[in-house]
Amino acid sequence: MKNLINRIKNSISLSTEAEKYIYSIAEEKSFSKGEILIQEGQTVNKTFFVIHGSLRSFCVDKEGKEHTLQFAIQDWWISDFIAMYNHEPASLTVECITDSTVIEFNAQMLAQIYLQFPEFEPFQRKTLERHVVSLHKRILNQLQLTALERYNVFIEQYPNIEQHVPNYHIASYLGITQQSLSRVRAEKAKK
Amino acid sequence: MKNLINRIKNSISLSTEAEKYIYSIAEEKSFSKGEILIQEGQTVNKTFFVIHGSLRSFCVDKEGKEHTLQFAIQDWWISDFIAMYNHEPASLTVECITDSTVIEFNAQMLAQIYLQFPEFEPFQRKTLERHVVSLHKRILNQLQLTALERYNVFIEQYPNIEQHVPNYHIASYLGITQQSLSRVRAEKAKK
DNA sequence: CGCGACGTTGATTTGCCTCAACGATTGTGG
DNA sequence: CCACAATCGTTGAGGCAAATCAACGTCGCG
Repeated sequence: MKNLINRIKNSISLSTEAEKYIYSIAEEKSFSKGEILIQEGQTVNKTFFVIHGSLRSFCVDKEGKEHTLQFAIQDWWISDFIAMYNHEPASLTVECITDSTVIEFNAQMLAQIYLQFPEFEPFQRKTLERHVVSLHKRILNQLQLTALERYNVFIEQYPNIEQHVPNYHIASYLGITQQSLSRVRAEKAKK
Repeated sequence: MKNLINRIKNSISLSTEAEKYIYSIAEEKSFSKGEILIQEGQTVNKTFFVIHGSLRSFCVDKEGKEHTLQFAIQDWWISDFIAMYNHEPASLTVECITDSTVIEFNAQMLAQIYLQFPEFEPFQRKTLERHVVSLHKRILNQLQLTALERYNVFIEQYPNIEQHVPNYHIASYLGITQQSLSRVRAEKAKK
C-alpha cells in the first residue's frame, strides 16, 4: 500500500483526510496463479493496483483464441477499462499470471474521490495521459514493426517479465502465434 | 467555437470567467487540404479541436511508409499527444486531408486552465477516459480481426469519411497496403 | 510414474506484400 | 479547349512472413 501512497505523493500533496479515504476504499488482497479477478460478462466495479506479481487482461475471440490487451506488474493499474469507463459488462478477463498482491479499489468509491478530494484530479489526469501515450506507442509499433522488432521492444519495456509469464501470452500480446514467437526467438538467439 | 462550448457545458457547468478564458487561449483557424499543422521533429505546443473538415496524424517509418494513427473529424481533438504529454519533439505529423476549420489551443495555456479553473478537470478526465477506451478497442480489433473485418468496423465508426479521405490513408490506418484494401473492398462489393 | 503444461520444430497453406502495369479522374498550362 | 501530367484506385503475378496442422521433447507435479 505504501507504494501507491508514495506514488501519489510524488505527484500531488495529499491531505491526511484524503489518505484516510484511500485506505477506506482500498483493500490489499493476494491472488494465486490462475485466479480470475474480473470475469468476462460481469459488471466491472473494481480496479487493481499491483503491489507485486503479474497479471494480464485479455479477450477471447469467436474462434476461442485469447488476445492479451495488457500485462500489469508492480505499480501498474489493471482492470477492464472499456467496461469500467463505459459502465457496461466486461468484454475482458483479468487473470493472475503469477501469485500476486494487489490493492483492490471499488470503482464507484474511487469515482467519488474526485468529488470529495479534487486534489486527486491532476494525479488521475496524468495517469490517464501516460496511459494514452503508451497506447499510442503500442498502436504505432503494431503498424510499423515486424514481429521480431515488436518482440524486442516488448522485452525492453517489460524486462524480466519473460521469465515469469508463458511465451504464448507474450505472443498473444504481440499479435502472433506461439509458434511464430518461438521461431522469432530462435532466429534472434542465433545472431 | 460554439460546438466546443456546448460540448463542455454538456459535461460541466461553465462560469462566465472560464468561458472567457477559453476564448482567450483559443483561436479559430482554417487550413486547406494538404497543409501541415504539426511537423515531425518540432516542439508541440498546440492541440486542435475540429469544427469541420478532416485531418489525420501519422508517422513515417524507416522505409518511408506512412502509418496513420488517428483521423479527426467534427468534434474530435487531434495533436501529437505522445509529444505533448511527454514534452518531447513530435514523432508524428498532423495533416489536413480536406479543407478544415479548427480551434487551435496553445498547449501550455491549456495546461494552465486546470489551475485557474479546476472545474475543467472532470471534463478533461472524461475526455481522456473515452480516448483510452477507443484506443483499447482499436488494439483489440487489430489483434483479433481480419483486414476485411477491420475495414467494416472502420466504416461503421467513421461513416461518410471514406468519401472524403483517400483509400490509401484508410489502408495505412488499418495496417494494410492500398492494394490489399482495394481487393478487400472488391471482395466485399461482390457479396 | 504418468499426466498435463509448455516450448519447439517440420510441412503445408494462406493472407498480405511487393512490384508492375494500366484505367479513370482531375487539374493545369499552352 | 485540349494535351499532358499527376493523383488515385484497380488488377495481375509472384514471393514471403506468419498461420495452421501436427508431432515431439522436456519439465514439473500430483
